[in-house]
Amino acid sequence: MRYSKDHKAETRARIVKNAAVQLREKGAQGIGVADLMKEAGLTHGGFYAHFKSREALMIEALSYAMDRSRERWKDVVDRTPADERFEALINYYITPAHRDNPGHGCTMATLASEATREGPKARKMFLGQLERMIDTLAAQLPGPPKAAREQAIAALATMMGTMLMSRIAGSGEFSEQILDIGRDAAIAQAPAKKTARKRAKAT
Amino acid sequence: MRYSKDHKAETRARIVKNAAVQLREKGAQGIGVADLMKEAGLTHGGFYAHFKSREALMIEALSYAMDRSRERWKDVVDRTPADERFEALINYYITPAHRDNPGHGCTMATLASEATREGPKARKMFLGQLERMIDTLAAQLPGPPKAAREQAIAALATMMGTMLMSRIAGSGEFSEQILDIGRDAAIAQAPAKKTARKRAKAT
DNA sequence: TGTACATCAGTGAACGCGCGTTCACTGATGTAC
DNA sequence: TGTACATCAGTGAACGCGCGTTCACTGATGTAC
Repeated sequence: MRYSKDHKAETRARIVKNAAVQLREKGAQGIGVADLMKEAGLTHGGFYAHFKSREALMIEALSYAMDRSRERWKDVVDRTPADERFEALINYYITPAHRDNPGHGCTMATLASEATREGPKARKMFLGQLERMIDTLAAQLPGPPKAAREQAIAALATMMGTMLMSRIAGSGEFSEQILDIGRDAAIAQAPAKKTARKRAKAT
Repeated sequence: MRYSKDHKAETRARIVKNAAVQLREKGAQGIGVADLMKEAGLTHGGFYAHFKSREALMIEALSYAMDRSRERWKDVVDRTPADERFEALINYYITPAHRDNPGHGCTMATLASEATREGPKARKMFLGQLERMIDTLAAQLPGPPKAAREQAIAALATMMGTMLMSRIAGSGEFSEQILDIGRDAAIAQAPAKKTARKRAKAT
């Protein structure tokens, strides 16, 4: 080894990590190889010593981005009591900060529509990640797995649609309203609990 | 006039109409000026006799696409009894055909995330169209306008998120399941009616 | 410990290609007489 | 009615630019002795 044992691996990881932010921020086709390398403090020529093609980096970077997002979901889960986890994830997802910061936010909401136009590799990767998101969300819901999964799918659709709409709306009052409404609607996908359950018993 | 009175206007309309399909199908940046002109049976050189720039056509074509979509929503409304209109619009929106045919489908679901990265003109256009979609959907709901509007926003978010997710899922069983779940969840945004209302009275 | 050598991560010029845009030109059509 | 002319929608070559990719080279570092 010429350089420290994993010097090259570190550089590669840095490129991926930076690309994960930039690609979400500027779009899957919105930033070039040269600028992605500059973000990592390198020149463009070295790119192909690390990746087979721009597309290969794109898939790896977005995959990385979604893996990290799911890790953060698990952090939220870990610090939240079991019966509040589903709601906590939705509250973590639907925020003005998330809306304003796609570079560190949900890749699915930001790039899924573009992914449907990319090659089959990207498409499959997104599909796999979507299934994992559903599983993670469903795991926070009580009741039979099938019902939990259905509620998770409905909530996720509402969450992503809410993010999409709020981003179109920008950052004014209307956008905040969309977030508030979408949050409530997503949470309402879960079977009513606590107060609602108490009420049910009372009836 | 050299040619028939509105020959040029017809050509222009043809370019816009074809672009409206192609841009939704291939993405806002996914098709070039030369190919857009070829779709209209012309060569690329004449483009600038009709439009100031590619971006100008893009905005006009996507605006046109959304206007037409809203017209079709109104067709659905016109042929549906008042108390079934909200549900009818959702059933019209969430279908496998819509999922498989973005070129003739909802521009907001297909291109909104890209629109957030376009210039301020495109962004404002999308925002205006989003408000009109909300108004149209809200107008089909009973009850006070404010509540109707909130239900419309929640339903729209669910509808768009469902379309997004089902497109990632492709066209298999999983994708159909997403459509079915999303459809039910969107419809459930409206105040319960008929059977549900009867049950409420019975309680 | 010091020196010559080998390695290879990274550099930057260059290539080919596609795209948005420009522009001189064409030729079909309407108008003037 | 027929002919010369004017118009202008559309043509296609050309330009400039940016981008993905290639490649010969560099120079910092580790290894051999």
